[in-house]
Amino acid sequence: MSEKTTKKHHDPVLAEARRKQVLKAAEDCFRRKGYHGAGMAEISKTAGMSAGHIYNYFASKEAIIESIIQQDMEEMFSIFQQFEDQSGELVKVMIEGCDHGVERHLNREDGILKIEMLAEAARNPKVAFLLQESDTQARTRMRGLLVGERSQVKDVTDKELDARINVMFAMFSGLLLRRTLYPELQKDTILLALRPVVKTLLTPF
Amino acid sequence: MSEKTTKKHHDPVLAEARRKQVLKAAEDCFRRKGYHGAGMAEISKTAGMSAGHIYNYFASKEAIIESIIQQDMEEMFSIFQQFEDQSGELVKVMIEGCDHGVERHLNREDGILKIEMLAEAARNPKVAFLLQESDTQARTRMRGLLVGERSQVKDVTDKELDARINVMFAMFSGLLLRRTLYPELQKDTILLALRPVVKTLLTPF
Amino acid sequence: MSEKTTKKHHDPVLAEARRKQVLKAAEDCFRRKGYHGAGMAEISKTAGMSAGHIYNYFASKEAIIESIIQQDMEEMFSIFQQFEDQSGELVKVMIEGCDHGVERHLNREDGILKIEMLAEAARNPKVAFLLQESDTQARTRMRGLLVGERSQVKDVTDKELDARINVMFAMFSGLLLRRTLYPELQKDTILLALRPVVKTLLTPF
Amino acid sequence: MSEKTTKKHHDPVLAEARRKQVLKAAEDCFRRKGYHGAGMAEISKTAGMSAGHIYNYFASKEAIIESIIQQDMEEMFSIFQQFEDQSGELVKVMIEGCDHGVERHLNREDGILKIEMLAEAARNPKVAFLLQESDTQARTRMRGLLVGERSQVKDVTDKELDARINVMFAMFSGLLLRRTLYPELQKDTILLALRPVVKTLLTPF
DNA sequence: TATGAATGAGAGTTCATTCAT
DNA sequence: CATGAATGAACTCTCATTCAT
Repeated sequence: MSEKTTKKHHDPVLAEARRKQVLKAAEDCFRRKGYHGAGMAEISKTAGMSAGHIYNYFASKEAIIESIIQQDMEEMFSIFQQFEDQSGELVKVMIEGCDHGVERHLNREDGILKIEMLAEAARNPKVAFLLQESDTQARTRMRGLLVGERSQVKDVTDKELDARINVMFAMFSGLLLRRTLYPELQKDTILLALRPVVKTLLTPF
Repeated sequence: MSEKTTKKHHDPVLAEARRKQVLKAAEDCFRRKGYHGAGMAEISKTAGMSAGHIYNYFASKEAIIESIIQQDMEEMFSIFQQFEDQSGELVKVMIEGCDHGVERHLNREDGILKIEMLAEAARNPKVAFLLQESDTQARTRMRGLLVGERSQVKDVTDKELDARINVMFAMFSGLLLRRTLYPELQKDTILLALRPVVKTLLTPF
Repeated sequence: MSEKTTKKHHDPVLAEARRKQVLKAAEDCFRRKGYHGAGMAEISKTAGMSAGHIYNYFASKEAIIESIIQQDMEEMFSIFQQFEDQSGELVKVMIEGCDHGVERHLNREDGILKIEMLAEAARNPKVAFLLQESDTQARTRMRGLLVGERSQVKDVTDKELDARINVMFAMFSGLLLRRTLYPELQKDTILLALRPVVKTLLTPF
Repeated sequence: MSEKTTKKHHDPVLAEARRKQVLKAAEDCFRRKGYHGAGMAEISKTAGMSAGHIYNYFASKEAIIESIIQQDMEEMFSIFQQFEDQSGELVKVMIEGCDHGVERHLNREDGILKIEMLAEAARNPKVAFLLQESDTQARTRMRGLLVGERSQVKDVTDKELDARINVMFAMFSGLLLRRTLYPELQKDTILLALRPVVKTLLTPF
């Protein structure tokens, strides 16, 4: 976790701002052109700084996408946090949460970015590791919710729990692909069938 | 629809055989290394012909993946055909079909190939068009099944039908990603929760 | 000795010719600009082929200088071979050989090339290894001559033998530097003092 | 002779101290990594000042190595001074001096630094000029010793004198290379053969 | 039909140097 | 005097594509 992460910067505030600048630009470019389609030249232009300068903040292009993945992970954590903080029966809370969930996952550009990460995982073991680690954490948090007091499925077997979690995750991440495959698809349409499915997954079969 | 698809070949039978050879080799390579990870040199070696010769059958590397997508579409059709040919209540038929469906979609290499196609769609409009066309056809076939005599949901509104189809497609295509994110995941685990969900999607809410 | 030495070439004769072409061009460029001063662009232009094509024959720029070193080694071997093949008292043979030896070592451009190799050895362990290996072989051959029947010092201790060899080698390789430091220096001038020294080194003290 | 050597500094004493600081740091770095291997960043860190600030004292990286060479020249002078100050027969004095001489010239890092300078001379005329000037001065001092009262060769021809000097210089500078080519070589081994050679060079043939 | 030698544009990256502060 | 953020040109190397044979 400390191989060559950062060189010391005199002004950490500026440094952090610049890192953000680069990450934002890279996200934009990767979304538009894909990881391989976007060159450092384009990223640097988008970020408003020279290509060489980016290397003062990131060791490589690879390090940039790794950073984006980690950022992604942190966003995901905050979403779970919200669920954990909310009171009330889990089924109810999550069905209400579907609205935000679908919105997030139907966003076409987020989908593209996620696909790029997954594609990169096929060749880059570190990217694969980060994505897997992120997924493991997400499953763990989800399991925490499902075995909590407020859950109706807190007594099912571990294997069934795993099944429920994986199907739910498959469904949501599958949504990321749908806008690419079917751009006209609307959020409220999806919700019509998605909510019953979520209910199925959160109550005993 | 035929801009530069084929040049005239002296022996059309041999030509078609060679095209197949290339497509198969390219599929293999893309699965193993991804679209950008696999070079023309590797593809040509796998196909057992020179790199230069491939350009007698395909205008570019892009044209190869476009062809693979079209081929993929045809495979998908044959799967729907099977469902359509089978008799019995749709719910039962499809729940039994889940087994094959999960197997197909959990395969890690198929997942990689599909992800590569989707990633390419972000920058190549023709790829996007082909994938969307393929998806549209798949949804049409699926709708045909759901409004047929054997279906329990043949009377729901068009919008709800669309919802059910999209959620089901999201779930299955989402499975393609799971092996990359969670390599230890087993088919029988998934089926535990997937079958109830499929049932939910094929019966009135 | 076989990591990535050569890819298979259809026409080994052409391939060897191209390799020679590149080596010759690289030698020229390194001599004129030094290893770091000469870019692949310049080398390729000098060789009369594209930069990219060079990589069909050499894995890297490093591999090129390594090849030059090995070539150098082989030249050196053939020189020792000449001494070994010649009959007569060793002192006499070698003092006569001084003429060629000085000529070879006073050549300014050869000196520059050798200096570049030595400079590179300071940062590149493989280069260092090759040069050391070459030197070891040279010392071994030299020792072979010095302990032969025709030698007047065949009975000195190993350590003294080593001393004699190293001083002789130091002197000759030192000549490589002199033309850079003193361009007007002439061969016949050097020989005036060099021959007595060689005689000293080949006869008992 | 002062084209861009120094800009005006407010405090010339401090300025000179800073220059020394940089030269010392650069020498260290060049010794360890070579001229091209050591970056301005590393030099500035070693010198304990910012990279930018170095440019207040030196016009370029080249200017630094030029300065180091000049400094080197001065060291060399002081060594000749020692010989000139010493009394006694020259042969005896110098043979005793061999000990120090070999020590100095067998040092691997000194060798690297000198090689870097020579390599740089191939592309930088100013460096070449400085080194040649330095060598000319050294030969002049040496000639002074050889034609002095204490010398046994004070009556030989100018040409022979030149020969003797050049062979001696070749031999010693050649020693600089030997540690790179044969790291195990020991000082006392070398001395075994070097002293007889020095004697040969300082006495009539 | 088939080859693979050859190209060349463009990739990611490094680093001496500049300059606003 | 001193900094280090920022630049940009040049570097080595890759690879889809072309073409003489």
